[in-house]
Amino acid sequence: MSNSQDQNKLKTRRRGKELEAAILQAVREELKERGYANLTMDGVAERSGTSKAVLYRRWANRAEIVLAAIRERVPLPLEEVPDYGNLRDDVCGVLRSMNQNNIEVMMKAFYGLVTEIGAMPLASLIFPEGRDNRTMTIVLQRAVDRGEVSAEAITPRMLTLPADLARHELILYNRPMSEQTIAEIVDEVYLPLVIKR
Amino acid sequence: MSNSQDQNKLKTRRRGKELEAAILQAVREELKERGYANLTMDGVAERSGTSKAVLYRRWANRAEIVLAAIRERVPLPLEEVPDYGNLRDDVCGVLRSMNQNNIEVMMKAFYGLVTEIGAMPLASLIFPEGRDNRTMTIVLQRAVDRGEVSAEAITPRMLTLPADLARHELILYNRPMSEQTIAEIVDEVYLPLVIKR
DNA sequence: TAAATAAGATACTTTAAGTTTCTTATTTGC
DNA sequence: GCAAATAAGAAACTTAAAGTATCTTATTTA
Repeated sequence: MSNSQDQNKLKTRRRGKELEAAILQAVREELKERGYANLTMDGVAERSGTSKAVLYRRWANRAEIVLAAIRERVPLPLEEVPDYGNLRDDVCGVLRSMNQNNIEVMMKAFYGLVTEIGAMPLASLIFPEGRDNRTMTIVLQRAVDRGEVSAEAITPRMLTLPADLARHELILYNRPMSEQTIAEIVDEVYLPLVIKR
Repeated sequence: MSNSQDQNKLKTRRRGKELEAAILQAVREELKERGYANLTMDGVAERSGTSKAVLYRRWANRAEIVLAAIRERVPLPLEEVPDYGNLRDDVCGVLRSMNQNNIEVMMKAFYGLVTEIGAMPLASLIFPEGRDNRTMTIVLQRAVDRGEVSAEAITPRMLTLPADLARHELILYNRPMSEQTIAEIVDEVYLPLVIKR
């Protein structure tokens, strides 16, 4: 099944970063298949073809290993932000991209992590190095250049508003947003606030 | 310490609803002191002066008993919604009331519950019987009567928007909102969308 | 007041976290 | 190329807590 298993009895003993990467990959697979509550250290050890001792040499406990497995993936690629030629479609595109990815899986893991690492607020898990407004800055700057939006309209709140509402929706309902919801956020809330009139 | 303990060796054996209420109270106290991850059935049994068998006769597992303990409190009192004479202050009041209560404790419990009751989205825990828009309906209707808002402005999204943003804030940062945040939500986002002009 | 019911105590099983110890493969430094 | 150091892997162990089962005893109800 998982190629992380096959590699193992046949090949040589893995070490260092290679081994670590295989383990964290196994954590993500277990997370996806079984969810945080049913993820076991024995399961991770077996899937990654190693032993629990190896896991505990690197991470202090279950929460830490899951945190590491998620963090490795979090540095969201800030790939080219597509330009649809108008603010409305650009923002809809940003929200649609939030539907993608493994947001459901991630959210489930986050819940478990917040429970076990009591002190840590969700924000520091979702945004390990502070909130990233770069995408929306690009999108809004384009809109200013096109004359759709006036520069003064770009406030911190306006950089995060659509994504905040989308995230709220994803967290609450734990499923991708409908096109109708996306349209509602953009047309009924966001555009009336930022579009020049 | 907890008076749920004292009542017990001295007094008669409790039964039915009285016993149940004492148990759920003990769950809430454990939740507050130890958090969901460290709440144990033995701990609850001891604190409520009963035994685990009694707990398992009523609830199937840990998640169920915590859910019951929280639900008992959730039916938020729809007490008189205070009328400050203008929409801005009314909405600020609603958001401030969300800062109150045991939202932090509740949120922590919700995280744990979502993790264990995998299928259940947060929304069905926070709003067991659907979202309650009554408070905002009252507040907005008043604003219409005052002439601050036109009736067409009252859409479903406008009933939930300020609370959605506030909840997002509470979930993400797990601490009460600052007055500045409340003002930002109301003045920069909400009022410009609904106030007649 | 006897029978039925539910509370409370206690011991048990099982699962999984986390630890310890030992063996063996791989690397590194000479 | 070889010896010493290092890290991987296997397996047995301890502990904590969930959940179960059994028994005794208080309280209710008919």
